[in-house]
Amino acid sequence: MNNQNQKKPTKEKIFDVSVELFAQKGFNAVSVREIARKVGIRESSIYNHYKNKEAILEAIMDYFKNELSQGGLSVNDAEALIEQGPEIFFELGAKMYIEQINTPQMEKIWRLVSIETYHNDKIREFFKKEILEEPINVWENTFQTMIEKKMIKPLNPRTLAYEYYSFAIFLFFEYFVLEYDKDFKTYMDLTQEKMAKHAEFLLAAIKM
Amino acid sequence: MNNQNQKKPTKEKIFDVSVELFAQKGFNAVSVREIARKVGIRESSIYNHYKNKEAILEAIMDYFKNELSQGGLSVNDAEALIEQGPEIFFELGAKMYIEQINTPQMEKIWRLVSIETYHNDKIREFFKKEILEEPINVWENTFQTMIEKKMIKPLNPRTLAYEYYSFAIFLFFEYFVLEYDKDFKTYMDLTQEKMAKHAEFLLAAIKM
DNA sequence: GTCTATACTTCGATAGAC
DNA sequence: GTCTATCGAAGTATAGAC
Repeated sequence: MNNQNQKKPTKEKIFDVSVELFAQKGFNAVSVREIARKVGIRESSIYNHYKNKEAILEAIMDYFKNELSQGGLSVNDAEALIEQGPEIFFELGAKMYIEQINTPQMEKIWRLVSIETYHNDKIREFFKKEILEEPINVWENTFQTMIEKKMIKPLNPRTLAYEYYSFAIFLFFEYFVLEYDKDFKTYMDLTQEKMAKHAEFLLAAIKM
Repeated sequence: MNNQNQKKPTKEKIFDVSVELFAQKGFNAVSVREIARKVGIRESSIYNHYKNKEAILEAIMDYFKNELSQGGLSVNDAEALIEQGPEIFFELGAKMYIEQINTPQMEKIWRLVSIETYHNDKIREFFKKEILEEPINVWENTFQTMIEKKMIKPLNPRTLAYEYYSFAIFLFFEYFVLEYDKDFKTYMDLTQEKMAKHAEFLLAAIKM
């Protein structure tokens, strides 16, 4: 059925199965026995590859952070893009948001992050810093630049950043926590549409 | 220290201690032994009052639902209030949101709901229906009425409902999941302020 | 209603043979 | 690197004496 799977190193198999199960049931609800069973080895063999269960989660988070840091826009790129006008910039913002969830693997890890954000200190701190605060700062700068270029009204740029970005967090929460069982493709299309409408609304309110 | 506590029936003590611990650590992370220890009885005695651990959670959720249904505005009240102008109505909306978290007990249960919304099917369905969908519908009707009364621009009322209300969900998530350790009073004040700013921004964008 | 005692299960993790 | 075997800890829940 999936002969690619047979050749994978055991460590990688453990990783993949863990992502799958953690995203589905949550970290605590998955036992080392269950992971081992699905990989096709005995539970004790897990410990030849990972120090303990927590270490598997850490490996997943390291992978996640690394993948996320690949994407994103440099400050210079952003500056240049703002010149093109706010409409294009928002379109791109939505696209970037979507692109960070662009593989089945990453989708599952996003889900895992969502449902373990409270229960795990490291995930929560990561979420606060990298998913909330850092993007808010970037958007604040962006709005500041737009104001300086007299593209939009001179409102508080931090307020604008929250007005724009909190909606993305809401959509994120709505899907990954409340509606995860729905079809992913459908969600992506809907999200893109909702985010576009939101940007359109916001822009109409602040454009000069 | 708290002599009121000594007289309380054991069932009530179990309830209170469970709320406290579940909100602090999450349902799964709390053992029946731990609840019993804190109440001052043996673990087996718990089962004289509640069928099992799950039944304690169900009792807490029943209490929560009942408390929430006490608040809220009747449709008639709302109609009358809209007449006073959108500013006053938004102010009231924010106050209602805050008032549903107005006791330490309710605050803890809100927290519990937040962190268990994924892990527990019943809580998730409750959240989806009562905390998200129902209020969105109410706000959609409210905006529809405002449009009919020519108080605001004739935009899509459902879009407006999401523009307004998703921010409340975001604030909710931000506090109860990401920032729970902060002082409650401070949070309440900050939230009220943020929600007011948001309403002000939205209103400026849609007022006729 | 609470106690002691205990049954039963599942968990994460380790030791040592192959 | 995988296996068998096993440990200790912790969990929910029940039975029966008081």
